[in-house]
Amino acid sequence: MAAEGTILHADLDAFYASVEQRDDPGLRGRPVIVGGGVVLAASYEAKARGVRTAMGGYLARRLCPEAVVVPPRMSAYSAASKAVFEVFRDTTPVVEGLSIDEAFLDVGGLRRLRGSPLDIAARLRDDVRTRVGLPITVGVARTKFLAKVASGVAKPDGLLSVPPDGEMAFLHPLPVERLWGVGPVTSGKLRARGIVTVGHVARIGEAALISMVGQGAGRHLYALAVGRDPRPVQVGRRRGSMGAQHALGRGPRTPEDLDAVLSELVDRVTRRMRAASRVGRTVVLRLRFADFTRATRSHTLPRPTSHTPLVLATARGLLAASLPAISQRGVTLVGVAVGNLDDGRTVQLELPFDGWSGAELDGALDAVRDRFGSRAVTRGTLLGRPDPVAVPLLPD
DNA sequence: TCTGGGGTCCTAGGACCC
DNA sequence: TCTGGGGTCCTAGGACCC
Repeated sequence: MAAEGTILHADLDAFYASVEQRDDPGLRGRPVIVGGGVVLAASYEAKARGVRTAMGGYLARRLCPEAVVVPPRMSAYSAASKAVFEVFRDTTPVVEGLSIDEAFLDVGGLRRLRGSPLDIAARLRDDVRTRVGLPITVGVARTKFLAKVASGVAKPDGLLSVPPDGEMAFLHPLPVERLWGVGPVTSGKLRARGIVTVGHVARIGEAALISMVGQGAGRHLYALAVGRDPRPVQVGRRRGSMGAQHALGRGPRTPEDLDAVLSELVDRVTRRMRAASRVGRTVVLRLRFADFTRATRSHTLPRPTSHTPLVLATARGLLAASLPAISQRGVTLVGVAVGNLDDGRTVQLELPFDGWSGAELDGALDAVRDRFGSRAVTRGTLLGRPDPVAVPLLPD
């Protein structure tokens, strides 16, 4: 008997719409669209009528006139997400969140305690249903990619395990768009050459693929198509940038209008950064023009910050440099992001600590305390990790 | 399909350093 | 004099994901 996969991909179904149906029984069984201008989420009843995420609201209402359109309630979704992630972490400590509504879980090593991965997955679905009241689909497989494809195939409200000896039979008949990283552009390139299924991608070989889509994408797609995906489920990944953006619609915008939008965006971003105690060094201005082409301008500061006036001054400089392009081409979206994000209370150390004794480690951390003036450097995160190491400085 | 808001990763050239 | 090679950081753009 082949060893069973131990990676779960758990994905809430039509997340925003399901929260609305949970909270308003009158919406259950009916087509629900969340969001007015564009569709942020559609219930499966609406999807059955052709409504899709990111579709214009006008078209969505034409496809499904009897749909109930509700405005988004982000705080409700965020609370529901927190509750679901609690269920995830009660299932296994090895949880990697991908977005507000999906995560990878590694349940290897839990067999004795909690049963087979398939049993654990079934129980997870029950737990989310009873504790949070939402439907969730779970895919089980040996790799992240296969688990994700499995959940995609099993949606909605499903459970599917791909056995290791059945991976190719499962994967190869699927359309190339199922490959993670194949969007409209790559799909077009592949289909133009008659490559329609994942099996074709595997058969054509890595070299031919690289000549079509470039080295990085070619290697990546080939590896996925033959079932190779060694990426582990990673706990505690933090985001690398935070941003906010605002679509403007058409019509002329004065520089004063744009500056007001910019201030508002910078304020939102820096508030969120401070709330999360993050600081960043790279300020990015994102623009979209009337013809929907995009441009970015960025500037990297010498030191990380979350200080509103400093980020705003930097963003204003970038905007001023873009004013000629804006007046020429018209602007339909302004965005601000801060990247190169760092933990506000973290010092990056490079410690070749292999073979260090506990006393030597403590001595090194004492030196950090002296230099940075914190009385509460922890050494917990140092143990068992390769360098470089992020040492969190707890508040004094 | 006349298009929101929040992200990630990769590529490529130039600056700069050794 | 006119030339190596490697590494890192910064900027900009592009593709993709939910």
